[in-house]
Amino acid sequence: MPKPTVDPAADIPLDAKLRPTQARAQDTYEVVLATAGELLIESGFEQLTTNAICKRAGLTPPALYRYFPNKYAILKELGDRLMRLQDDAVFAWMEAGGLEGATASERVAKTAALLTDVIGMTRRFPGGAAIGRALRAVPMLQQLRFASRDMVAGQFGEVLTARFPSVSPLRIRTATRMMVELTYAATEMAVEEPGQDASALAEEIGRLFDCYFETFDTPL
Amino acid sequence: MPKPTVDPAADIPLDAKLRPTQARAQDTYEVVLATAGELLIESGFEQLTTNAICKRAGLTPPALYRYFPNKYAILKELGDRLMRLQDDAVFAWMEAGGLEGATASERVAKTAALLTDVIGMTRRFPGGAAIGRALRAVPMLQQLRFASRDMVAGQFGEVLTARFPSVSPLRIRTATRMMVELTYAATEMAVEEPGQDASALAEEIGRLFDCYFETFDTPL
DNA sequence: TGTACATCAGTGAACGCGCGTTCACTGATGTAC
DNA sequence: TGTACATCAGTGAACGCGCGTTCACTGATGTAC
Repeated sequence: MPKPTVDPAADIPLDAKLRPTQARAQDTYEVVLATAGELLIESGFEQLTTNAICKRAGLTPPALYRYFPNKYAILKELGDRLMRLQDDAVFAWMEAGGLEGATASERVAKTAALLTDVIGMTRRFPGGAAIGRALRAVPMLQQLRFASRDMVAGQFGEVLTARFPSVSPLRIRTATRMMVELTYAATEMAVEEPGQDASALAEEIGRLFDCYFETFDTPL
Repeated sequence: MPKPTVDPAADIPLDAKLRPTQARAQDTYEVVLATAGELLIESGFEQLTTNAICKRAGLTPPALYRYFPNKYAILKELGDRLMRLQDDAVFAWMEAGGLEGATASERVAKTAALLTDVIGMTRRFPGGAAIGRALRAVPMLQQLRFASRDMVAGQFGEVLTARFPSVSPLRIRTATRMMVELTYAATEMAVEEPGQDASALAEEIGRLFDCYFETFDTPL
């Protein structure tokens, strides 16, 4: 019988210890994050160590520890930034009436544009692919991912509830989370294989969204 | 400018060194895997170490190293087994005419049953959730995941090509991989949140599949 | 059927390395009068 | 406007720990005659 799952690191603080006040300190803070991104690109998050970051960045470890209590705090800050970027794109899409559109192809194009946008910004974000993986793999960071997903899904849910008032809240909830996870999955698929053309994928996702939400009009 | 992504561990062997021949050795091999699964449940794959496995399993390290060249080989074997299980379920579904069905609700139910099945077997597989995460996060194991995905997608593609001969190979390819990734994502979502009822999710995925493949009939 | 030998399986004990992290300190910047 | 002091920022050097892994060995199992 397996023991109950416990998070052995539940009490590890992730937030920055000190906010940098002076300009020099701000630079240090940023160079730590930028260097971590570089190292993530080169060798993935398992190889990411505080010592390696310091060496590459030309810092000594206590400088890093002045701002970050541990290496997860660095990943968390990177993850926060990446997800805020993605979330903002989704919110903008929703505000611009993401699901509205006279014709199917218009709606599909809008959704495809959103996904292309998200894929592009994730690709450009240094270490984006590895950060995405770390957000899934590290239990401590998973909460971050879930929080972002549930927030986006919640907003999305409000839009859907307004548009399809007869659909049950459970279905709305399941559907929105699924859509967000699907968006993550598609983004990761595109980002993990950089040679891949993202637009064909984005177009298919657009079709998928569109036909799926049509089923909301005709309750089974 | 980022250096080209290199896999720093490209030459690390992952296959078992020696296949156990005697019964006692077979037991050792299995107990290593079972213990690794236990530890994955308890503390995730970052905390998984060869020493911890040995201690828990009542073995000494050289006994483990007799069969596994490193800890990734253990994860690989676990991943292989989990994915073979999942793949077989999908193949069985395809052979039973997964997409066929007289009515929409019949088709939806079939797909939902597949997903429920896959979710159930992943939940029952010791450490299944953590193995899934590791397969995403560790570059070395990602290849395994991609190989499985592309194989399933390939098979699925043959079914679709036979059924929708007018659809372009690129679209088939994009669509099948997307569907497989979506299945992974849905499975992981269900497995990560054990309190969750999987059936509502499975049903929505069923609807999603069904309405999506209907668009193949009416090329845009 | 018993013995001698070869092979398989596992042990005890330790190794070097690099990890995350910290201590005591120096230098840089900001501020009050 | 200059000086004295407080605070902020970063350094040099090292720590203990546990990781993956290996060496030299003993014990268990299988096999040939």
